[in-house]
Amino acid sequence: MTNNDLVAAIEGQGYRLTAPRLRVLESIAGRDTNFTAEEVCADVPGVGRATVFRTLKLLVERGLLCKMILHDGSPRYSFPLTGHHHHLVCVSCGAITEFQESEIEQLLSQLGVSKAGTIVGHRIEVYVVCPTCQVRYGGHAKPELPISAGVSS
Amino acid sequence: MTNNDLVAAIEGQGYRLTAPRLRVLESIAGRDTNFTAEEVCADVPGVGRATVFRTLKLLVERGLLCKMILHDGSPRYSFPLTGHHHHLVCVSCGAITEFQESEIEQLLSQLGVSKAGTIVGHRIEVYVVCPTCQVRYGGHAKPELPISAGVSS
DNA sequence: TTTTAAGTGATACTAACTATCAGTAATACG
DNA sequence: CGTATTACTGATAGTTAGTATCACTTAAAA
Ligand SMILES: [Zn+2]
Ligand SMILES: [Zn+2]
Ligand SMILES: [Zn+2]
Ligand SMILES: [Zn+2]
Repeated sequence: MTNNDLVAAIEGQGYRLTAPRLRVLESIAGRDTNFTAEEVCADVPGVGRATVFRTLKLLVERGLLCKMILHDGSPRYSFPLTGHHHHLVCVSCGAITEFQESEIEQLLSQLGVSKAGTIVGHRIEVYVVCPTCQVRYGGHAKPELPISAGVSS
Repeated sequence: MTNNDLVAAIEGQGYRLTAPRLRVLESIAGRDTNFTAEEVCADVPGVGRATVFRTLKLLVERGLLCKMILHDGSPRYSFPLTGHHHHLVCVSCGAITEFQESEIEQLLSQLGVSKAGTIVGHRIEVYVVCPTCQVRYGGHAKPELPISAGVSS
């Protein structure tokens, strides 16, 4: 995601392109790995924490930034490459791959219809040990990986 | 989930059924709505916060308790009714319905095979407005429901 | 140019934990 | 049975990822 893309998405949408916001956009533009809000904060000294969080939230709401949840529950931000998608996240190094599965989307969309109500959203994260990390650990996932109920394989 | 079920799952597994643990188990046994760790803490005065969290974590790891993530990212605990499953969570009242979709599980399990690595787990939450809340809001979901990228409908 | 609305940053606060650690309780061993 | 070992506990402090408040500043609109 380039700085221009980000700027364009903010401008002319009723949002103001202020100096602090621009600092945040410049900090994150072009990042190709996931990052935390704290990392952004550290990278824009002088810009308030609240503004960093507000800006990230704005981008997530506008669909310009993804917020995903790692296996241990901690959040990470990354730029989307495609439209509606979900993430394969490496539990070891945090590397992200996007995936799109229209069949899954189909199946999910049918779930709520009868009994459960009206679907307003969903969250899917798939946790993996990426090829790089598999090599690093001699072809095995680390044995102590916590796989708990509801987040099971 | 009855107290006996919980006690049985702790006993004889190398874990000790201590008085503080029993207090926690008694507090949560029989609950039929989701709850927070703080609610449990408040219900077992004298038992340390750490012990409450440790006990909940133990139960989650042992598969006796589900930990799900609400639409806003906050965690809730609830008892599982079935085996491997996921949740339909009402964004308005928090009511939970479980679902099992072997087709989705199938599709997910095939995702990692080629490029992404080895799947070690997944997380799926579906956010709904439940029938009760739909009635309460005159047949509409509240318009201000936040539906963000990656958690989209 | 006022007026209004949006945005800012400092500060404080919250939720949901985790780490540390001295002390206690349960179990195992001889 | 006593002692050793290990599990567990609660107090305290610290962490992460934020949100709430609010006086102040900017930017846009009238
Ligand atoms: Zn990796
Ligand atoms: Zn989807
Ligand atoms: Zn509801
Ligand atoms: Zn599943």
